[in-house]
Amino acid sequence: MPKKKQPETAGPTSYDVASLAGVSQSAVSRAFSKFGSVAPTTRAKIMRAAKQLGYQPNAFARGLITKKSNLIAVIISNLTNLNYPEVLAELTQRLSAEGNRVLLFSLAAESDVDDVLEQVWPYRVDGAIVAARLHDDQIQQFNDRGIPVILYNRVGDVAPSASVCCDSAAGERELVRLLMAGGHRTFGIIAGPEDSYVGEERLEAARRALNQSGIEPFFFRGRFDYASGAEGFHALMDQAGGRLDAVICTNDAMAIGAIDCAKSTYGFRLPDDISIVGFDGVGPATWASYQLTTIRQPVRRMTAAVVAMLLERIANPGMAPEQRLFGGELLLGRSARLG
Amino acid sequence: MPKKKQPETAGPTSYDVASLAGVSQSAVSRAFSKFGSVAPTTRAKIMRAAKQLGYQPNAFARGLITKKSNLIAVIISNLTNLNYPEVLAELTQRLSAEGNRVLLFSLAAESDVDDVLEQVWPYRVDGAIVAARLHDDQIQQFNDRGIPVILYNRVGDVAPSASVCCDSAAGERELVRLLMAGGHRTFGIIAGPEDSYVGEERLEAARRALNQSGIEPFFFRGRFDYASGAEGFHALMDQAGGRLDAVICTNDAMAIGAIDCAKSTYGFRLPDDISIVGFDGVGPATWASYQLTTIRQPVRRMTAAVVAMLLERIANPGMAPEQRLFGGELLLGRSARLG
DNA sequence: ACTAGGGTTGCATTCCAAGTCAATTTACGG
DNA sequence: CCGTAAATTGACTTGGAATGCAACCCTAGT
Repeated sequence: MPKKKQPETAGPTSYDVASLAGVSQSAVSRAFSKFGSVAPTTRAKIMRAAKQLGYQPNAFARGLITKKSNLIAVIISNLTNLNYPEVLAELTQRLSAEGNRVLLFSLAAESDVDDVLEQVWPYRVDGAIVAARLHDDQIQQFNDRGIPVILYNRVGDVAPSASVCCDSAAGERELVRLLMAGGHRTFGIIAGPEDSYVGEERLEAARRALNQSGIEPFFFRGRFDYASGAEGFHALMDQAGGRLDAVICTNDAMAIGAIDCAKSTYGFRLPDDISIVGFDGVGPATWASYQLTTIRQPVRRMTAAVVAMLLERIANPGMAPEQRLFGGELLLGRSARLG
Repeated sequence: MPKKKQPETAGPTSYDVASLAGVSQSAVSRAFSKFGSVAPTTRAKIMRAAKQLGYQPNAFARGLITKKSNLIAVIISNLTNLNYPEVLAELTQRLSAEGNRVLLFSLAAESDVDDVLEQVWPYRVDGAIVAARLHDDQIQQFNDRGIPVILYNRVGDVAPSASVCCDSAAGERELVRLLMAGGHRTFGIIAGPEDSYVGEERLEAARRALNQSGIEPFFFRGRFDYASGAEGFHALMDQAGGRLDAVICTNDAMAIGAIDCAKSTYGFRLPDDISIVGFDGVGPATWASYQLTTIRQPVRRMTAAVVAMLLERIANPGMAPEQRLFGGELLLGRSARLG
């Protein structure tokens, strides 16, 4: 296939529109920018010509000179987390409504963050939303470049960064309190992978709440997925010699796996034989087969907050980092006997 | 807040690197482009200077002159479809591995497509992957601009376009055949919304297969979600006066809703009292509470094909549209009694 | 009629990296 | 040590839109 030198795909430029409309290129530029001063009649002429040619301003040329890309990097670790699709859909739509576009990065492994950042820089994004583990030096790279970042459901390791989180600790404390009130005394915890921020936070909160009541729970480390929930339930039952009152799972996917295991393998009925609780409030939690008792993250409010905070920080670069913590809503299912 | 005129956020440019390394800007450019001819020692000097300054080539300036953005638009109608998160994760990672970035667009309503397209054009994307309903004139707009598009799980209304699909018809035919062999004679179908391409395709295929055996199924139109699956099951039971052998749902989410309804409301046991099948092979299909019999879309192979086709078409703009149809894999659960 | 003032408009320049082309250096055979 | 081909290098131009500035228009006040 011979390589053409012709500007084959060269779309119409502002000059093309200008000459068709009989004005200068500057006029076209002003007609397409929000605050340009153009006479209404001129603008109309320009718009007509633009439509005729199918002209749309080139975002690259524009970004080059204005130093604004209208791009927001969204970095998410594992999209298969049942909670993220909803988050992502909300984010894209909200950002879109504000005139921003989403540049999506999804990590296969947490360790890929550095590679991803290298991919982010060339696009001069106006801001970033990160739902993946960032080290302080990685956050610092954003700061150095003057790119506002909002962490979603995590906070910086050391230095404070802007973030929006669901209050894991409060949620777990409430669950423990209610389970205790329901008379449970022997507990198991199925935790997420160690490299998950929320996972560890929930684990710590649950464990501490139990310890304060003098309870040392049995423990299993899962992977935040269905299969490891089931594995975990088996493992905890083994550890407890079959005497287990309640299982706290640090997310819903594992809780659902645990419920299925409890029902199908052990023939348990919930909440009579055992109580199982989760965290997140994902769609399947309310399905009739599970009716999970869990803490629902206020996804809509959280995403709205992320977008608002980010745009605010983009507008005012100097702002001090703000951290917003949203309380979760108790979802009363039938998977647990509470007090 | 006083507006600064200073180039506050101005990152280092190739000129900065050039002067620090004691070479010309061209040299820096060549050092960063794949086929530039630079002496190894010069390249090393440049890279050292670049690292010191934290320099990354500006994708906008590069795109402006090369007319390649390395951006791929991914347009998805509703991310909350249980099937799409996996698709999206696969797509981003595969595209990323090939040096492309994903510009994500998610539609709140199908009718928003035109708005979204307006948002796409300025970024001069190299290609697009569309899992949303596109009209022929919308596809034509991509063609006019010389932007390759691949449709995911749908084909063009009239004009042929490149596409990657899972074979709905074959899948539904197989399900019907197996259900018939299992002795079922009274059927219900729970379909998706009318504006879903795959939904209608599956519906037609299932209906035709049944008609060919002289069966006229009861029918309910759902919305592809859990709730409408349950509603549908109720409705079909009403229509059939309680005598229903099998229910075909055009996706898994509705099948799961139907199963829960059958179990909890009617006290049915599957597959003894009734058979329910779905389509997609999403994660929850294999959960112990459902063990859905369904057709699993080969998501990995399909996404790999999409990416390969798209990159191929970007490299060779003239290619005739190709359509690839992937057979689904029968997932034998326990929600249906088959022959 | 004359001028001040505001609103429009065009010219020329700017943003940054890549490609062109000619100049320069290097490598190597004779 | 020279000639020539090959490799390397830099000055300059390009791409498309935004913007400072100066020139211009028109209106309204006197």
